[in-house]
Amino acid sequence: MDVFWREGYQEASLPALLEGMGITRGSLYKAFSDKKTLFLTILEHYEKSAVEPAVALLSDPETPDGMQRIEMLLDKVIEQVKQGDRRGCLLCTAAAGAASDDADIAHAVAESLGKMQRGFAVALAASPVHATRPDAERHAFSDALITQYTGLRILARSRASIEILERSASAILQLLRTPPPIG
Amino acid sequence: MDVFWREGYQEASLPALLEGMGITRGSLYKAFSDKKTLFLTILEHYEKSAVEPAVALLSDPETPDGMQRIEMLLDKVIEQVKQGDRRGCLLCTAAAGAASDDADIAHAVAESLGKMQRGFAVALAASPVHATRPDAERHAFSDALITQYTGLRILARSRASIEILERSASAILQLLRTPPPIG
DNA sequence: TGAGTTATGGACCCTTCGGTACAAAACCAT
DNA sequence: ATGGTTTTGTACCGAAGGGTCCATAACTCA
Repeated sequence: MDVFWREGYQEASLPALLEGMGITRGSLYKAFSDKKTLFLTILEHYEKSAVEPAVALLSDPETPDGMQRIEMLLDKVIEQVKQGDRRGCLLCTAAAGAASDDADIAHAVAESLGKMQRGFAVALAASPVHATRPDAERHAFSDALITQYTGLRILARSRASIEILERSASAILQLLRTPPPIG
Repeated sequence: MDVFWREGYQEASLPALLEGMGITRGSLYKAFSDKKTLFLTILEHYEKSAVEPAVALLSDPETPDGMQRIEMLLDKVIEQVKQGDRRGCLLCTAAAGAASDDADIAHAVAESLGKMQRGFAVALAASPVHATRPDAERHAFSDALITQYTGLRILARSRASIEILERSASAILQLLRTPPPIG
C-alpha cells in the first residue's frame, strides 16, 4: 500500500511493489491477477485502514461537537505533513492521476471519497451551528469539505508550505463556525 | 499543451505529444532539449493562456465586487466540466502527480498556483465583506480558496458528479459571503 | 517418508519508454 | 543554379514497463 501511496498507481513500478511487498513476481501474479487488481485490493485495504478510522472520527459521539471532530481530522492531516509525510491521500492522488481513466478504479475511488463526504455530513449534523440548518445546506457544506480535503491532500503532496495548509484548514473551520445569518 | 493537460506529465508519451504537435522526434529534440524542458515551457504557456486570464478576472475592476469575481471564476470551472471538459487544471494535476518529485517542475507549479492564490487575495480585498477585515484573515481565506480550487479541479478530473462540484463551489461562496461576527 | 499439491523465484517475452544519430529534404544567400 | 546551413523524418538504442512460464522449493497429508 505504501508504494502506491507514495508513488501513485501508474508510477508505482512492479519492481518497486515487489520490493515493498518482499515477494517476487511469481507470488504476486499467483495472488492477484494483475497490477490493477492488486491496486483495487489495496484500495479496499486503504479504505479499512485509513478511510474508516477517519469516518469513525467524524462520527465519534465522544466528541459532541461535530465541528471539533472535523478540526481533529484536519489537524491529523496537517500533523502528518509536519512530520514529513508528504504522501497525501491515496484516493486523492488516484483521483488526480490516470488511475481515474479506468472505470473500475474511478468507481472505487469515488465510493471511498463518498464515505468521507458522508462522514463530514454526519459531523456537521452534530454541530450546534449546523444541526438546525436545512439538509441541503449541510449536504453542500459536506461537498465543500470533501473538496477542501482533496485540495489539502494534493497540496500536501506538492511542496506547498505547511503554513498554507495550516491557514487553509483553519480558515475553512473558521468559516464553518461562523453562524449563518438568520433566515 | 493539451496532451499534457489531458494526460499529465508522466503519462503523456512522446508519440502522443508528437502527434499533438504535428511534428516528429527530430524537430522536438531540436527545439527542446528533453521532455522535462518541453513541459516547463508548456507550463509557461499555460500560465500565460490560463493562469493570467484567471488572475485578470479576479482582479478586474469592472466587476466591483470581488466575491462576484470569484464566483465568475468558479462558474467558469464548472461550466467547463458541464461541457465535458474533464481535464481539470494542468497545474493541479502536476501538483498531484510524480511531476512534483522534480524540483524544477514543483517550483514552477508552486509559482503559478501562488499567482492564483494572490489573485484570490486581490478579489477578497475588493469585497465589501472582507475589505475591512485583517490582512491575515484575507490571506488565510485566499489559502483556503486555492485549496478549494485545487480540490475542485482534481475532483473534476476524477468522475465526481457535476452536482458535487456545483454544490461545493456555491457552498464556499456562501460561506465567504456570510459576514463574520463583529470583533 | 514420500507422493501430490501449492507457492516461489527469476529467467524470459514483447511492448513502450525517452533519447540519439544521421541521412535526406528544405531552406537560404549569393 | 549552387554551396552551405538548418530543419525534418525515421531508424535505432538501451532501459524499463507489465506480464508469462516453468523448474524448483516448500508445504501437506497419508
